[in-house]
Amino acid sequence: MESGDELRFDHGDRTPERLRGQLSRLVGMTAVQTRRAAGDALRAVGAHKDDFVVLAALAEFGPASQAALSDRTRIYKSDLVAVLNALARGGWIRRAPDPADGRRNVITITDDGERRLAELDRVLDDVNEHIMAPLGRDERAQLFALLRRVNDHLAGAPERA
Amino acid sequence: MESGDELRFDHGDRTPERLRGQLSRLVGMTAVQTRRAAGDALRAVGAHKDDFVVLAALAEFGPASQAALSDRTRIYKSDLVAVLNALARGGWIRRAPDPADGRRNVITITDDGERRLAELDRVLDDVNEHIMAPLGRDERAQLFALLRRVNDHLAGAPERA
DNA sequence: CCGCTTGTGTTAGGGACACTAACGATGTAT
DNA sequence: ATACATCGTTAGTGTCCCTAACACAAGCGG
Repeated sequence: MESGDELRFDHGDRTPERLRGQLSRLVGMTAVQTRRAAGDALRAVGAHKDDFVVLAALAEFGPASQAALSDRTRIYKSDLVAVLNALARGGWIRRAPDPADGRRNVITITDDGERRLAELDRVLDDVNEHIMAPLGRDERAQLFALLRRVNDHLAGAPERA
Repeated sequence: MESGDELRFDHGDRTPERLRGQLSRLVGMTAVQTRRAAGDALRAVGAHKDDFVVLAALAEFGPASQAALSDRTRIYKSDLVAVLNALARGGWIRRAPDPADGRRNVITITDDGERRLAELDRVLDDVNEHIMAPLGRDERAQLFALLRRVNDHLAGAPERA
């Protein structure tokens, strides 16, 4: 089955020394791997990464305008259009004009959408389990914490607790 | 200067709970951040990420064919062409046909190339320092180790020591 | 020597993702 | 009323990662 060996960070004596110090490279290659793992699993059930993100936001915060959704999911409002089209086609959301504001649409998750979300949640749980398989409970928490500190810092965090 | 706040993994109460458990999302967003940090710094000196990678491989392993370079840098041979063109234009490498094998080119780093590599190395050292600024010495090592284990695992590692 | 297969460099292109620009329609403020 | 801001939408940019096809050269089996 010889897999994505291309994305292995370290190939031992074949890997230039200087590259091993580049966190950017390591995290970049790992990102592609994890993205692919999640993407493949979701594609197997006919879903896309953003489907899960949008459904999760709707389930947790209730009906929302597309602008609000974009804000909560970091999906650009321009890209959101296609995602919502697909979700509506599947019957997982309803998109109706906001009677209170003619500019907005109100996006609502349907019962089928809740079920879909549960399904995708299961799929992604498996993916996460697979990704972090080699790590123990505390190590997973450590990895999350370390990455989040780097992420916060690069996002321009003024050292918030 | 309000920066790339879009790429912050956690926006507190505005972030759906389910998304916080997705390592794929966290590592993906952080990858974009670090890639951008490195890319910006390199662009400021007229360089590209792959320039550094290729020069490093040449400096550490000596002259090589493009196929060998592709193997060592995980840059696809198709993409390598443009990188080498740019490096040759800058006078940082020489590209000559291999007298022993009419199919191959022999890529050699020049003295200017060595200097260029040293420059890019300095630039990237600063970037890495900036990226990992919030982490202590041991934490940086931990982050590297954890990510490498995930990376190795996803690359299809058969539990190699 | 002659095909056959393999390796090499090159060109072209696809697909995913993050991101920007512009625009018509609609609200809001002055 | 006039100016400005917001919303959904369409279109397009740039960057990675990756595949396909091809001409050419090398090696190998007959």
